[in-house]
Amino acid sequence: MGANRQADIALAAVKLFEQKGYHATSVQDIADEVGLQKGSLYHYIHSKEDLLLQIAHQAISEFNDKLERILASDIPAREKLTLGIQNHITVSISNLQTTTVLLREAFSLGEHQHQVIQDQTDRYLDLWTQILIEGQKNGEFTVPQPKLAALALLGACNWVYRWYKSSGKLTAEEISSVFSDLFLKGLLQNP
Amino acid sequence: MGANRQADIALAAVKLFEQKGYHATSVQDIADEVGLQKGSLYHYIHSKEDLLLQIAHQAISEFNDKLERILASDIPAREKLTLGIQNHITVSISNLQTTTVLLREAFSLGEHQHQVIQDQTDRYLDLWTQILIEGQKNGEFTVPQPKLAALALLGACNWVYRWYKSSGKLTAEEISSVFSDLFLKGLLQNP
Amino acid sequence: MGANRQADIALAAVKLFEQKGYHATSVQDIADEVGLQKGSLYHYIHSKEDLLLQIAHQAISEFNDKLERILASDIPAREKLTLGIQNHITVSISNLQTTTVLLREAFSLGEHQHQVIQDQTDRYLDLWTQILIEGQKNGEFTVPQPKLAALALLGACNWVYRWYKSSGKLTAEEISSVFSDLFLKGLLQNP
Amino acid sequence: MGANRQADIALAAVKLFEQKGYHATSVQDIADEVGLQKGSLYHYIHSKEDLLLQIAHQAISEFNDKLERILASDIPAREKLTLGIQNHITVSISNLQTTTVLLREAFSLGEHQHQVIQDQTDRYLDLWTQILIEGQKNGEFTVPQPKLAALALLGACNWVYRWYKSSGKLTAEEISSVFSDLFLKGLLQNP
DNA sequence: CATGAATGAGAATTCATTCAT
DNA sequence: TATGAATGAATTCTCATTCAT
Repeated sequence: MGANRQADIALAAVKLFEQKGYHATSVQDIADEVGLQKGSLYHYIHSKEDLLLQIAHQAISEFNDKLERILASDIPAREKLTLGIQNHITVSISNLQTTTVLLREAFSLGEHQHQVIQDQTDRYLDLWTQILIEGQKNGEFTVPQPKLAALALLGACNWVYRWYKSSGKLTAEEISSVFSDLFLKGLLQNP
Repeated sequence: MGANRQADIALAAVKLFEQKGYHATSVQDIADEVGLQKGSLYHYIHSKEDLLLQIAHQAISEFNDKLERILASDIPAREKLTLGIQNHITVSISNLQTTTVLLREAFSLGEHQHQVIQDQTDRYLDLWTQILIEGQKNGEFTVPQPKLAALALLGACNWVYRWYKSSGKLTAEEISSVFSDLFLKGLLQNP
Repeated sequence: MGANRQADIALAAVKLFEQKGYHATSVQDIADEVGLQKGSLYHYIHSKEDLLLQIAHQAISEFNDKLERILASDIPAREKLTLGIQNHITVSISNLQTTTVLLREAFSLGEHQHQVIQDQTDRYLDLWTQILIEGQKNGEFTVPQPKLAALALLGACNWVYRWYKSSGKLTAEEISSVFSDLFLKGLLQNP
Repeated sequence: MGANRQADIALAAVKLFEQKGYHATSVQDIADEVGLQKGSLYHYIHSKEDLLLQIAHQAISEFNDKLERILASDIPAREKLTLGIQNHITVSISNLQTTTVLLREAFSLGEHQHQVIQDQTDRYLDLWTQILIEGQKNGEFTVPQPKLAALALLGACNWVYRWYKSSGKLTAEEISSVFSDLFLKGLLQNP
C-alpha cells in the first residue's frame, strides 16, 4: 500500500488478527497481505508477539489518553460520564478491528507482555472509577460501590466490539446516547 | 480421577483452556492432566475442537435454560431482571472456568462450529430483550431501544469473568445487587 | 537398522556429526539416515542439542570410568601410566566417531550443557594428574609440575582423533607403546 | 577503530569466532562489533567463510614460518626442539584467539577451503618430524617412529589453547620449559 | 480400552548475501 | 564507500491425528 512499511504491516496484522485471530494468523499470512517475503518482515518487527503487543498498546493508549483528558476537564461528573461513554463507543467503532484485537487477542501474549497491557487496562478502569467517585462526592451520583459500577459500565462498553456490525445502521452517537441514559437514569419508569 | 473418563477429560480441558487458552493447550497437556496417553484420548473425544464445542455448548445451555425459566415465570419484569442478573452472575462465578472458556475461547472454533454457539448466544440476548420489552409494555420500564439496553446489560454481566477473582471477598449476591440497582435506578441522585 | 530406535538415532547422529559437524548436520539429515520423518525423531530426543549432549556424555563417561579403575588398581604408577595411555588410545580409536564428536563438537553445546561435559573432562584431567603425583611421591617419576605434565599427555592423546585414519596400518598398541616410551623415557639418547 | 577496515574486521571476527564459535557468529555480529552495517561488510570481505579462511591461513603461516627458520638454523636438534616448543607455546598464547580459531573452527570451512589449511598443517607436522629425524640421525635422540613422536608433541602443544587462561599465572616460558624437559627426559627417575 | 510409534503439515525465526540508491 | 531493504532457502521444533498391536 503506502510507502510506510512499518504502518502497512501493522495494518495488515490488525486486519488478519481481527478476521482469523492471532493464533490462526501466520507470519506468512501477514507477509502475503503486505506483499513481502516472510523473512523480510523481520526487518520491521521483532516477533509476531511483539507485533500484537504494539497493536494492543497503541489501542489501549488511545482510550486512556482521551479519558484522562475528559477526567481532567472542568465539567460536571454527569457530563464526564456522558462524554466518556461517547468517546469509548466512538473510538471502539471507528477502530473496530484494533479494538477487537485489543480486547480479544491480548490474552495470547506471554505473561510478561500481557501484564504491560493489563497495567494500562487497569489504569483505564481506575479513570472511570474516579469519575464515579467524583460524582458521588459532589452529590451528582448515588453510587455505593464505584468500582463495581465502573466495571459494569466498562463491561457494557467493551462488549460493543462483539456485536457491532459496521453494516448496521446504528451510529456511535445513538449507542452512546442510549447507554448514557441507561446508566444515568436506569430502566425504571418511576423509581 | 473419577471413573467417568468423558467427564474427567472435559474437566481437564476446561481447566487448561481457561489457564492457558485453547491454542496454547495441547492434546498432550490434556492427556497428562487426566493421566492418559495422547492416543487414548481419542477413544473419548472426536477432536480437540469438538471438545471445546462440547464445553461451550454445555456452558451456554445452562445460561439459556435458567433464563428461559425466569422469563416464563409469573412475576413482574422488574423481578425477572433482578433474578436474571442474579442468575447470570451466580452461574458465571460458580462455573468461572467454563464461563471463561465459553466467552474467551469459543472464537477459536471453526466457522461452522462457532455458529452453533453463536446461535445459542443470540437466543440468550433475545431472552433478555424480551424481558425488557415486557417491562416496557406493562409500564414498568422506560426503555426506548430494548435490544441495545439488553446488549449493555449483557456486556456488563459477561465482563465479570474478566475481573472476578475467587480470592476476592465479593459474593455473587453483592455483585448482582449492585448491578440490579444500577440498571434499574441509574446513577443520578435526582433524575 | 535394528529395532532399537533410540540407539539407531544416536548412531546416525554420531556418524553425521563426525562427518559434517554438528552445525552442518540438520535434524532432517538425521531423520533421513535413520529412515524416519523429521517430526518422528522427537519421540526419541528432546532436542538436537540434547542429542549431542547424550553422545558427549556417554563418550567422556567411558574414558573416566576406565581410568578410574586403573587409578584404583594396585600396580606401580609407571604401569598405571602405560595402561592409561593404552586405554585412552584404544577407546579413542575403536570409538573414533564418538570421540571426535566429544572433542570437536561439544563446544557447540550451550553454556549450561557444555559445563556438564567440561566438569567430566576436568575430572579426567584430575585422574591423570593423580597418577603422576603418585609416581612422584613413591619415587618412580620426576615430575615437578604434575598438572602441566598431565596436560601435555592428555593433549598428545586427545590429538589422535585428528590424524588417525582407520585405513592406516597403525594399531592402538603400536601408538600406545610409542607414546608410553616417549613420555616415560623422553627423546634423549643419554639423558 | 583504526582506519584500516580490513584489519578491524578481521580482528572483530577473530574475537567473535573465538568467543561464540564460527557458526554462532552472524555477519550481523561482526558488523555490529566493527560499527558498520551488514551490507557494508561486503565491500571488504568476499564471504563469511572467506573471512575464516584468511584468519586461519594467517595463523598457520606464522607457525610454519617461524618453525622453518628454526629448522634451518645451525644448532643441535635438541636445541631446535626446545626452541620449537618455546616458539609454538609463545605464539599460541600471545595470539590465543587466533590460534583457537585456527584449531577449533577451521573444520567449519568447506571441503576445498579446508584443504588449503590442512596442507599447511601437514607441512607443520612435517617440519617437526624432520627435527626429530635429524636428532635421530646424529645420535642425539632415540626415536624409533619420528612421525608418531611428532604427532604426540604437536598434540601436547596444540592442546594448550584448550586450557590456557590468560588470567592464570603461567608464562609461556614456564610451560615451554616443562614441556621440553618432559619430551627430552621423560618422566622416569632412573630410566 | 489403552498404548505409543509414526506421520506430515506447518509454525516462527535466522541468516548470508545481493543490490539499488 | 555506505546503507538498509529485500530475498529465499534453511532450520528447529510442535502438534493433532491415526492406527497396528
